[in-house]
Amino acid sequence: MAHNKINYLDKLHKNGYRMTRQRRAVLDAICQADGHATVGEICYRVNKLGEDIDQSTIYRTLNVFVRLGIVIIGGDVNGERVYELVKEDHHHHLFCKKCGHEIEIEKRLVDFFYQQLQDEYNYEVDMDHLIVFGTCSNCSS
Amino acid sequence: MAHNKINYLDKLHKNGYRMTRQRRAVLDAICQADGHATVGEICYRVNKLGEDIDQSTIYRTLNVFVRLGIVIIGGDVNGERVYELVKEDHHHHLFCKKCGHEIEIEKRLVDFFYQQLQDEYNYEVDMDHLIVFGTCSNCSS
DNA sequence: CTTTGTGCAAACACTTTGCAAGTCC
DNA sequence: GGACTTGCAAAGTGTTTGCACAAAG
Repeated sequence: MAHNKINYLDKLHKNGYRMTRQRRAVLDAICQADGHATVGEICYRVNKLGEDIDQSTIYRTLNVFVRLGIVIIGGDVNGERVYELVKEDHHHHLFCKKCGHEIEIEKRLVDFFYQQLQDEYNYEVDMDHLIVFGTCSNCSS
Repeated sequence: MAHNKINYLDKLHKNGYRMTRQRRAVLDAICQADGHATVGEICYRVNKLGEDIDQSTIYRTLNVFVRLGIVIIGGDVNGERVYELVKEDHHHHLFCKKCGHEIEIEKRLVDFFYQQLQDEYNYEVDMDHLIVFGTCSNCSS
C-alpha cells in the first residue's frame, strides 16, 4: 500500500496538484474499505481516522482522483456513487454470486476479448474494470 | 413489441397494478430509446408522443416497473439513473459512459470469451448480463 | 510568496412523498 | 363504488460551487 501511495503522489504532482492531509485521509479511507466506498462510507472512515473533513472537500478530492485515474466511479447503490480505487493489477474479476469470492481473470483472455470489441464495434473499451458474475466451482458442486 | 406489451399488462394486473395512459407512454418512450433511457430522455420522448406527464409520475411508474422486473436500473450517467427494459434477448452490451448509448455485443464474441473462462477457471458464468464500459466512436472523436 | 486546497454556506439537480382530485376495473 | 393513480407542490438527498482564509511547494 505504501508503494501505491508514492504513485498517487507522483500522479498528483505531475498534474500540478498537491498532496494534502485531506487527500491522504480519503485515500486511506477507501483503502480500508477494500478499495471501494461511497461518500458516506468515506466520511465515516475518515472520522474514525481522527480527521474532520468537509463533505465538499471529499467530493472535490474524489473528482480530482477520478480526473487523474486514481479512482473510478463504479456505479451507484441507492443513488449514491461508488468510488473504486484503480489498482495496477487486479483489474478483471470473476465474482461468485454465492460466496462473494473473486478470482482474477488472466489479462491475456480479457485482452483478446476486448481487442475484438474494439475492432468490431470501433469502441474504446474501458480497460479499468470488468466483473463477470457467476458461480465458483466450490459453490456450484 | 406489441407482444411484449401484453406481457407487461399481464405482469401489472397479476400484481394488482393497472395499465394507464401514463404507464403506456413511459413504456413506449423507453422502447423508442432503444430500450434504455434516463428520466430526462423519457420526459422528452413522452412529450413528443403528445403526452404531458408529471415527472413524479414518471419516477413512480419506473419504480413500479423495477419492482415488477419490467425494467432494471442500469447504472448512472452524470448522476442520472439509466433505466433499461428487460428483454428476452439483448443481454450483452457495450455501454458508452459519455452518452449512455448501448450497442449489443454479438453473442459469438461473448460465448467464446465465456467458454474460456468456464474452461480455465471452472467457473459457471452467469450468461444473463454483461456490460462492458467504454466510449463509443461518436463520443471519442 | 504564489498557487492550489479547504471550510462554510448556499445553490443545484435528481428523486421521493403527502394529499386531494381523477381514473381504471 | 372502491382501490389504484395522477398532478401538484413541497421536502429530501446527493453533489457542486463561490468566496475568503489556510496550507503546500
